[in-house]
Amino acid sequence: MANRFDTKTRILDAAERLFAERGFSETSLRLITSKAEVNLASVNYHFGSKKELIRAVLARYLDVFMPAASQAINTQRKLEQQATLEQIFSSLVGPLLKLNQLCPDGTRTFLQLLGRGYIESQGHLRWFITSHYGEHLQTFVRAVTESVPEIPAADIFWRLHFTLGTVVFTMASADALMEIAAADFAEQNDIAAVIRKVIPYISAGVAVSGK
Amino acid sequence: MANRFDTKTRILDAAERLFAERGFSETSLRLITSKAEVNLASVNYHFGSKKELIRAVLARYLDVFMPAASQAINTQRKLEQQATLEQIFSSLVGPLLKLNQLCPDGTRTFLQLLGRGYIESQGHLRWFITSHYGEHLQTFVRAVTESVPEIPAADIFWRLHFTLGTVVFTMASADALMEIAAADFAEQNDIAAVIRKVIPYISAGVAVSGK
DNA sequence: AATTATTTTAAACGAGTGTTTAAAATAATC
DNA sequence: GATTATTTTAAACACTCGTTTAAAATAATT
Repeated sequence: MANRFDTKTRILDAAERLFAERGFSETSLRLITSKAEVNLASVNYHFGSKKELIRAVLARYLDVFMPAASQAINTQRKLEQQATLEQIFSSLVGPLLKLNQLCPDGTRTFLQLLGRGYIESQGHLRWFITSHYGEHLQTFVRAVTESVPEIPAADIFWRLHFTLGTVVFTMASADALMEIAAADFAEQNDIAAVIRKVIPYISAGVAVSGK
Repeated sequence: MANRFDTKTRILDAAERLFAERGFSETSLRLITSKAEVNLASVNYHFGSKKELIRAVLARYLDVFMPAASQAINTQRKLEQQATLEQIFSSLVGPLLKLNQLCPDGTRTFLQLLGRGYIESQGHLRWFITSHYGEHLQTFVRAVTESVPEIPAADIFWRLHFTLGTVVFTMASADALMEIAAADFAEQNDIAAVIRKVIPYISAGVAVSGK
């Protein structure tokens, strides 16, 4: 079971690539199964429905990323008595890039899926994540709060959601942006480069002192 | 013509609300025409196709916002020899809030449409905007560039797109966020208040010196 | 080897999509 | 007021969608 070439895995692999590229509702089961070279009905046989397939695709990444992320943050906290925001955000880079071992281009795929999910599911994904990975999320929020103790909790709430928007939107359109950057500025970026670009931006935004 | 109650306007009004709430591909012409209380075929009669209806919905806002925005920036530039980033972003608040006169909740609707369009249209909207409102965009980008001359053009490109993500994502989930803020922090916000919160965040992010 | 359980398959189902058509209704023009 | 032009309408078209079905093929168990 869980063979790299069995039907279930072939479906997940094809689905995650297409979902990330085109979005969930724009990707038909017929397209997925034709790319995966499996029968159309096998999706409903193995996953029950398209909605459950979407969840399975997301869970395969979240189950790896979320524990790794909170563990990285805790490790960071033990190294530095008082980690900076940039250090906290940077500690997520490792777990993110490790997803490339899960699938080729796993990091980009995961972040794009996250972006698409947040935008398409109108809060449904937010509920799924907080209810399934709430403890890991709290680890992160607590680390941020401690690193900028002068910022009121309400402002941190708002700014972390601004940050979520930044990351999610950027990743959903990362392909297009990298293409434009290559054409207009002769920049050759990959997803790791985009992540490095976004960290100073979000760190400065969350930490800014102005009201 | 252009009556508030004629078929064409009723279609646009219903469409923009549904597009902003649910996205373009998730909104059927049948849903639009039933909410607008017009016949299904009238969309194709007046607009030709769904794709052209989407463009018309966006254009109705862009035609108002874009000139107002670039004019506000030019006015700002004459007041201050060297405007700060925060001043530049703030000068967009007026034109944004003025959209509420166009339609109830016009500001949020516009920003949500913009976000949906950028993500769903695979770069099609970006082309549409730059080709139709390129001069106004350049006014804005030039003002930003001049206010942070030490930032390379490529970094400005990336950070302005981060900013776009921050704003459209925040506006898309503004209702839910304001509700949470009210419950958890006893904050009573409206859209204008959220915009005031986001300006220091994006200003700090765009201006940050760290590589 | 025979029987049972699991998986795969082709075909169809019913519902929903954007679009087109041609006739009916309304408005504008002479 | 008769004749155009414009707009509205109901119906159908051709297509795609997720899902279901029941038979065929494969695997596992006894």
